[in-house]
Amino acid sequence: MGINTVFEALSHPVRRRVLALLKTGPMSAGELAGHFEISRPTLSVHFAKLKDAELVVVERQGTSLIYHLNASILEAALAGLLSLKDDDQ
Amino acid sequence: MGINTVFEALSHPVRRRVLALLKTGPMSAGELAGHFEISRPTLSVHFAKLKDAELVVVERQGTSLIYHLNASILEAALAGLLSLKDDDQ
DNA sequence: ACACTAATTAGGGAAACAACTAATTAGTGT
DNA sequence: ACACTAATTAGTTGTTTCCCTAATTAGTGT
Repeated sequence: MGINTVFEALSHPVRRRVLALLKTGPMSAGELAGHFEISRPTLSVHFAKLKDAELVVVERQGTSLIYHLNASILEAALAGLLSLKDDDQ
Repeated sequence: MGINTVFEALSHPVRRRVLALLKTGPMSAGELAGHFEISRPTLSVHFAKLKDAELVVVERQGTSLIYHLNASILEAALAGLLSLKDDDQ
């Protein structure tokens, strides 16, 4: 959905922390929720933004939804940031 | 002012474009404004957010304000993003 | 002091964000 | 079909963002 959506998704600390948790491996929504104080519905909306930015991918496993980090989009953001520096050009 | 402020500043496309313009070298507010369609006051508020995040540094030169990219904060953001990947740990 | 240019701050309005509780959807098991 | 668990969507509220125009501050030159 574009790099704008990705940077927008990265702008909230809770969402960055979700990504940090997922870097150790896939995790269900409930398992993720255990690491936060905020309500599950609020978290669910954060998940939706990460999914919208394709920073995460979801897979259903029985009644649970398992979230996976999508490293390639994270790399796209990294590349975007890097291009703001004087490395190339 | 913290990494949150930095990511928040990076979340708007205009502000990222300002940084991209500054990577080639320092530029005055007016010179920067020449590259955008939006009003100068609006741009000025964008500049203030970049300054608040310390992504840019300002220096007065006569009646002009010259904006410089602050690469070290950009690198901090880069490091923050990198830490969301599985590189280390 | 006055005019001129450069840029910011102030004020206001529409839209988006983030949080909550309540209601709904999806899947499993009896 | 019913109950139970997992998670999301709907609806509401208060806050923040972003844009504009108008007014103000800062510096230079006459």
